[in-house]
Amino acid sequence: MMRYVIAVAEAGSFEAAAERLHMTQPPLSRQIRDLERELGVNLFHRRPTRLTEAGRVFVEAAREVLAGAEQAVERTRRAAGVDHGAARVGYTVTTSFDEMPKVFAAMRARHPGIRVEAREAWDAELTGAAADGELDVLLGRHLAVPAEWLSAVLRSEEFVVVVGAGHRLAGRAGVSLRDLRGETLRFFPRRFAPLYYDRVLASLRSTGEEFDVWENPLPGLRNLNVSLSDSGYMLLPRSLCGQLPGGIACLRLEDRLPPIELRVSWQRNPSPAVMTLVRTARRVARREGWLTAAPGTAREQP
Amino acid sequence: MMRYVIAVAEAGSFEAAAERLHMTQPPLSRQIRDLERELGVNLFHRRPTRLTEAGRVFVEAAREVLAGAEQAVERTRRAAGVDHGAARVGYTVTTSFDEMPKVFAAMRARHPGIRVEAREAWDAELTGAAADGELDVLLGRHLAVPAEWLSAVLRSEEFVVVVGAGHRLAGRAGVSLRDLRGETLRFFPRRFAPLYYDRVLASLRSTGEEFDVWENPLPGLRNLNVSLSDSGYMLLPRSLCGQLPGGIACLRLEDRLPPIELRVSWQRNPSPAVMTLVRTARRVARREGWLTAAPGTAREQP
DNA sequence: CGGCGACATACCTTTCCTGTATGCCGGTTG
DNA sequence: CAACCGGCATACAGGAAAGGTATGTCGCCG
Repeated sequence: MMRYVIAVAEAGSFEAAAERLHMTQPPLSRQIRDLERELGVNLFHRRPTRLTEAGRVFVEAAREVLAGAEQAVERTRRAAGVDHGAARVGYTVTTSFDEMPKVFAAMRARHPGIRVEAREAWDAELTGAAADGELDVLLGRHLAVPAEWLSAVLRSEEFVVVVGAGHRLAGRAGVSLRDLRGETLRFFPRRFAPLYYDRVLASLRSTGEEFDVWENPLPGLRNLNVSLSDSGYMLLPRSLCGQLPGGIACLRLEDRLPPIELRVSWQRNPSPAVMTLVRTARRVARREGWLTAAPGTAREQP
Repeated sequence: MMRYVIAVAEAGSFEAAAERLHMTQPPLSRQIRDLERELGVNLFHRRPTRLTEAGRVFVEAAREVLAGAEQAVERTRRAAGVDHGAARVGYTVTTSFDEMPKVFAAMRARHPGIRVEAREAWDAELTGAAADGELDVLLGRHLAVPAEWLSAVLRSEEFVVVVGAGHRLAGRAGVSLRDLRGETLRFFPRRFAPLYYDRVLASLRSTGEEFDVWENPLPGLRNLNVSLSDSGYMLLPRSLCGQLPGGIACLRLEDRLPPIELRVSWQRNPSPAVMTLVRTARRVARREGWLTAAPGTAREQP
């Protein structure tokens, strides 16, 4: 509630604030209107949107309240002595640009006493390390987590088609798989992430199309422009679009493939530090609006 | 949320806290459990219920946060300059023990700058004063408010049967109208509150019973023990039970009569002070748990 | 005066909260 | 020591509140 007012005040408009809050404009307008009715005070002038004098007072006070609420949580955790210890987390390479930096930042900000040992690797290595008891938390897409671990969805997103700038379809906004018939699907070698690989291919083939796969021997997003010049394409989760180098185009996929889920998994009977890392990751996911779709299927702990 | 923790801490048990919060125990337990999971910290020991060390820290911090939120509202209203002016309220005599004192107290506490001019009277007089433009707000049960006024339910409650201590049924917990067949229903003279009078009699007669009404020439709750010795009975809204003198018994009515509603009504285009009084009354109603049943029917402004 | 951008309104869907019913555990008592 | 009882936890269902989608309306600007 108070967050909403602050967001509108900072963004300067209802629309911009709604986007920042990962919601749409109408419910935001409604919430502000209800609050104004409850207070009996107009907080904003409309058209153009601008704070009233009373609105300025409210925003200032609201900032203090929210900061106080944050501090309440922090002080409580400190009193409980749970902000100590270490958590060993392993994550797939494709989360190292967007998701993991945000999770690490949140951990440093809210739980500076917890030591986070991070290990970036491809799925196969992560799976082995977890099985050997070297990791407490895993982050990845379709990882083979040890049998009785728990897990929860962090992000659910669509696939996009990635082509080089010289590709004949590079100017299009969206493509369907039929448009790509006959072209080569570039993929990293299956052994790096077998379950993910199989999952993508299976859902592609479920459309009835056939696919010619060419396994790129040198995986890595940085040198995509080498392998993707004017022919061939890749399929990637949408969130990776922002991390691609220049000379690469992201095209919306018009076919309705099932969304690809990024999950966090953790061992049973975790230490407080481990659960804090898991909770922080999920909190970041909510804050960033990564969970527009419905939650997952099995072995959830909500 | 923070209110819940504070309530449990102060009440010393989940059950007692739930009652104080006008809710039941299971959802309260659930909310606290969820918060404890979110924090990763146990706030209470169970069996017996007692604050943990971290819980004490949280309660202290939460009190500050809630106080800050209150202050935010207050400061905003002061900046808007809406806590001035006057509101003229008229209310039925039966609300002068429980409801109105709480509303007045809330107004003094939160809006000391607003001058509240109060007028206690029977319905007929209130109706006339409102029609003559002498009142801005009305509080009563089935008042004849001016045509285009708005209104909202403040309280919805059952009727109880009131008998003297010497009555043959005085020891019973509940009675039905059939048990009272042949006895005299005591009522104040109809002219004091015609709509309320008719409403009660109509819903009584809708049960199929017949009623012998004796209009007590001297209305007033204080001298009930005079008119109710060992025979005869009255029907009153349940909330009045607490205000009756000694020597009087309140019996639950087993027949399912429609609940009787206490409403607040106000003129259109009210001044800020008037709307503040209305909002405060409704806030008190929510806080006190007067609205367990569903809201009313027509001419509502939610 | 017509088009556009931005907030308001209407309506529907979904989620979360609360109530009811019931289970379970610990403490107490005969 | 066993069985009862008081009090918190769990399961399930109904309903209010929050969010999404579609569309209206108002200023502003050309």
